[in-house]
Amino acid sequence: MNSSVEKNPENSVFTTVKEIFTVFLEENQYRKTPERFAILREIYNRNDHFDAEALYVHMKNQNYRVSRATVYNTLEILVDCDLVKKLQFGKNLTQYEKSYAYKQHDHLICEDCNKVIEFCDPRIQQIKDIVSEVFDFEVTHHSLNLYGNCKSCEGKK
Amino acid sequence: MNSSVEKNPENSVFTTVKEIFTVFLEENQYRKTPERFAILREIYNRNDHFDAEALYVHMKNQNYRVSRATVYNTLEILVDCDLVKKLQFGKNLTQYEKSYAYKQHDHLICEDCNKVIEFCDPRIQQIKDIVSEVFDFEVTHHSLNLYGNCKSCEGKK
DNA sequence: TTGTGTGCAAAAGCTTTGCATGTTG
DNA sequence: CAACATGCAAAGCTTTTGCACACAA
Repeated sequence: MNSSVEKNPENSVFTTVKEIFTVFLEENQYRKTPERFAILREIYNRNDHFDAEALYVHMKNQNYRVSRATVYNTLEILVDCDLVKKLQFGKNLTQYEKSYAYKQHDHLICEDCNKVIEFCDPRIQQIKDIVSEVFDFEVTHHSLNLYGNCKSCEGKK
Repeated sequence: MNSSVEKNPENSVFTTVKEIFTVFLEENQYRKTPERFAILREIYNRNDHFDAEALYVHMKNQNYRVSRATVYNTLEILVDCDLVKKLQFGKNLTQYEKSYAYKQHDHLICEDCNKVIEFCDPRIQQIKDIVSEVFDFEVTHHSLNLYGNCKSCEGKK
């Protein structure tokens, strides 16, 4: 048994994710470039949501040599292999979050203070099942956002 | 009883919608301009989804004198008064649909052929209720999109 | 070595803004 | 007639593309 796995669960997750990504790149005959793995690492060091520009700036600040083009390109690949989820909260800005080992959840968004709360409800799975059946559809993923006001924020924007 | 209402239900809906819009404009001290009503009429003549540019072009083709700025401005007001719903299907393009007298529904999107199917499921209301309660949130609206493949489209893009 | 991936900068696409003019209240 | 809405065009922001060079296979 590898004890480092137990002592450093965060790194363990990243190791697994890196393997998944490697296999995906190989299967699809994409090249395994250092930039792609650097971006993956950055994403898995983060929590919550980010947009492409924030990721780019954050990497620049750490003196990685990457371009926006590579960030966008890599995000798309990561979405394709389900290591990253693409989110749209009604603003004209695409946000992302890591998705491996991050439990299935949906989002509750306060339109006054922009706070985002994650929640789970098993009924969403039931909806997916019944809709798949009724419309002869294969549902691969979904996006459920609830919008409103958290009563605690006092309407501050 | 007004017989024109019975003979022309479409116009009847538009009349109601126009009244709702008028009241909303008055309450918020917006001006009642012909452009705003022309845009509302155009939207309620359409079915399904459209984006701001398509609406603008369609109005130009009918020789309405409107600008993109006015289209965007009016769409925002209409969203605020719940006569129009704003949709985001994961592409970087905001879409809209009329929402008055258009039953509550969510969307099932085929990622191969881009077909969009509307569906209803009462469990979404249960989810909203329980989430509101648990997080002390007032949920005003939601967006549920299911993505996948309709088995009939044979993967044509 | 060969062709894909990259960085950079320019371009593209959607949306917003500034300004002068027009129109509502 | 005063303030707000409009048209037009320019600017703004996010995302994509073109091109020459770098580098993984």
